[in-house]
Amino acid sequence: MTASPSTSRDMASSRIFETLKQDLIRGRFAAGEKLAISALKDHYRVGLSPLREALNRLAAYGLLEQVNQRGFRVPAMELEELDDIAGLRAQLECMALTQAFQAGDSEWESQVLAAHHRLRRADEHPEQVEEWEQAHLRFHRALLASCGSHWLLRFIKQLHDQFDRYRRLAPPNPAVRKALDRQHGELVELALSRDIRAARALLDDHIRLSHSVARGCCELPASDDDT
Amino acid sequence: MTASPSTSRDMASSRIFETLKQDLIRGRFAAGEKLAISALKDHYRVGLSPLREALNRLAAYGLLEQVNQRGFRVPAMELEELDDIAGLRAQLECMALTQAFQAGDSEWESQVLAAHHRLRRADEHPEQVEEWEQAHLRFHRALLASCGSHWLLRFIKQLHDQFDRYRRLAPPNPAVRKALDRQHGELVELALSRDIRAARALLDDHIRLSHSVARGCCELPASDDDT
DNA sequence: TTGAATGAAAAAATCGATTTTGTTGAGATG
DNA sequence: CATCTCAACAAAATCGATTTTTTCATTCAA
Repeated sequence: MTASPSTSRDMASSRIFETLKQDLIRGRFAAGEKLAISALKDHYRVGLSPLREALNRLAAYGLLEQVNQRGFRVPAMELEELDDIAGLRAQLECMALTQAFQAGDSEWESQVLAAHHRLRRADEHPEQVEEWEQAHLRFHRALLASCGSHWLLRFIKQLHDQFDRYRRLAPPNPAVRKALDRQHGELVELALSRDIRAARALLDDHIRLSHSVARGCCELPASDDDT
Repeated sequence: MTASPSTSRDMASSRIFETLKQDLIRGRFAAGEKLAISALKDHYRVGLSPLREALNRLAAYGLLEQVNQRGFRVPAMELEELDDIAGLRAQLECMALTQAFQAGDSEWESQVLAAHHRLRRADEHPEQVEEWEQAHLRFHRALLASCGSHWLLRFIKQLHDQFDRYRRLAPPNPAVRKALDRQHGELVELALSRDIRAARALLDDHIRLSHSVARGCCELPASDDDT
């Protein structure tokens, strides 16, 4: 929606990269599953070369694993790794939040407010899950955008994508969702008043809550089946 | 050397990935330079497909930039980005160091000592730069290895590679090198005595010193020439 | 009965050729 | 004289086919 309307159409390998990335995060493939390249080729209607380039990029990003001469597989999901991701995410995001509060100008405030507004709007249409997911990602990004560290934002994005892989396994929970949404609003207020200490505590809670929900769905982990 | 002798030879795309990665970190390409794919193909004696897969992985890793329909280019080097990389590196490594000290067992201590020994040995052969570079990377990795966070180590590695791109521009400076080497030894001692506070301060100094050296060579940045 | 050897079948990796897209410069146009 | 158009060219991206490697069912020997 904010994206420019017809900037320049991407090449096939970029399109298939984005599509596959979303499908991996949405959990359309089983954890540990081996990806049959020719099946992907048929399913997504792309050639081998763009597909393989996308798979290579996804492997470098950490959403796939590449085994020497035996193709690509979806990484296993382990409770231990979820804890790692969530813990690190909390630390890095709190770090970025502090810097964002210190460096944020009025333009940043505007973007945070705008992103929050879009998030609330997206909340009104529960059937459009992907719209909300995108708005949610963008809200968190807007909140930290002014931190001034390109690399920190990059890692946070990467961790968020990894985290979502786990979070998306959990069934929708209206009560939790409501609590998380209230926190979003409170984060906006704390951003405007530049209350770093309170905001850090709240963001940490926010991630901790998401973490515990995702954790509940990971308790009975799938076996290490292949194929 | 520690690597297994004949585990299983990698496929061409993995080999060209590692080779290109090293060449990028060593600064064999000019910052901002556009990579001519067919020239690379001839130079490294590989086919198009393995080469393109390697380029895609490097782009996802952040050592290359991919522009829509016009190939790959080496990222520009900017003082601002070096500051970002070094600052974040200091924060993340101090974070990992703390956790490593808390979780490290005697096996970790042994590995740190071993890595430090190899580093000192490599120091005796100033002509073999790459040996020392590898030993140096492994020492820092060993120091943080027991932190328990797979993702934190991953990001630190990535930042270290980025940092080295800048550091390698600087001409050798024996005095600085000596100071940095003394710090390595002190870090080992502090690791054995689990003095977290002193070690954090020292590691921060260590990175800050490297940073300022690299910074000196970045002052007069190259223009944005192409081709 | 077990376990190593074998050889088709399947899958991954790679290659060479084709298609698509971007770039450049000469000539036309205002 | 500046700008625009449009071939011809160069480079990137993609495709289809080939080569290499793994997998797995089967056979043969201990």
